Amino acid sequence: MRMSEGVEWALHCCLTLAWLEGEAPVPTNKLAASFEVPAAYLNKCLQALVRAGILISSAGIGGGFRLARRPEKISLLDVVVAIEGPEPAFRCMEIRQRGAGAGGTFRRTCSIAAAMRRAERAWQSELAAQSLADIVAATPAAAHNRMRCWLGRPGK
Amino acid sequence: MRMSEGVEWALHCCLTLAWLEGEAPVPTNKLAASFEVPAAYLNKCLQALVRAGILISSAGIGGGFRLARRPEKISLLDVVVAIEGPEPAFRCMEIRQRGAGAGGTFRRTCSIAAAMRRAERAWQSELAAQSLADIVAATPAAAHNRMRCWLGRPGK
DNA sequence: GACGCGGTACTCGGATAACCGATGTCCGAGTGTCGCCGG
DNA sequence: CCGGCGACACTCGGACATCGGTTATCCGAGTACCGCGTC
Repeated sequence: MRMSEGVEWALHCCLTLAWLEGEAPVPTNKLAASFEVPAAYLNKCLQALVRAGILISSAGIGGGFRLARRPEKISLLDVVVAIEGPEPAFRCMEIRQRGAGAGGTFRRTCSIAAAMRRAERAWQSELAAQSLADIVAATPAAAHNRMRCWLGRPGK
Repeated sequence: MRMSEGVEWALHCCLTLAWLEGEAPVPTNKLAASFEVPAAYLNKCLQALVRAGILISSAGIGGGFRLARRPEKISLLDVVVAIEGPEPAFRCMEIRQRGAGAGGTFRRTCSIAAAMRRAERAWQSELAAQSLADIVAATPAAAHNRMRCWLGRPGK
């Protein structure tokens, strides 16, 4: 099991945009250069965030991406689901009903699937409890300022 | 993010072996046929469980796999880790230290990575809390008997 | 009749292909800005 | 001097290659059982 690398990129981009809250949008090129990741593929990830309603994009000169709502209202789970999709990691194929179990009556859901689902819910709850604002608060101000300077934005 | 299909197979195989606890081992062919999955690939998964110390294999006629310890001592997490590997789903690449953050001093661990790690720990805790014996207890006896009959084992 | 031995059938185990999704790249559509031209 | 217009540069957005990993398969090594020959 491996989470897409785009999740890390998306989270860091959202963190950067949270620092610049309310200012002019940031284009893909700037974000990609600041993390040294391929711009075209990062753009693909940011598109997914737009479709999920987390970011707002604007075209043309001076365009780019900005947060669609305040950082307090964006949870880590929102970002992860936007990139990875809503489907659970464990997908019960109901192999218990094949072969030996064929024709049997299974009124209850598979106990194994239920346990896995329960674990995933715990994982989601933990991610949903953390908002982007919490991450901002936990990050030293020096990192904020360095990124602002690097993007050519004047300090507050 | 998608969990390997082998996890479901491995869990169901362990569940079957838990029903037959203390009896003769079951070969890959029987297990594969009972779930209608490719035998050769299932064997690969069972090998991983052997390496993890969950199953014990025996070669030759009448050989096969059996549990290495009592079902109470086997957690779902043990099985999942045996198949998926011990590495976490989210792997922090420290992209914050590249580009804009290059040369900076980051004494603390990345807040994003910490949050993701925390969520994964919650997931693992939930899986570790469920043992194979719990799954056995939650499964109707009819399924036990149907599988025993299908494998050609006399009822208890 | 009992023991030892060789052959056979069956099983695990690891090395080897095929397929699929994530990763990476490219080009077109759309938009805001700037400069130029006419009034 | 001021307003309108055209061209341009920049940005997003989706369509098209490439690569790694999971999925699937095969064949060799090892082992227990069975039958035969010998003592």
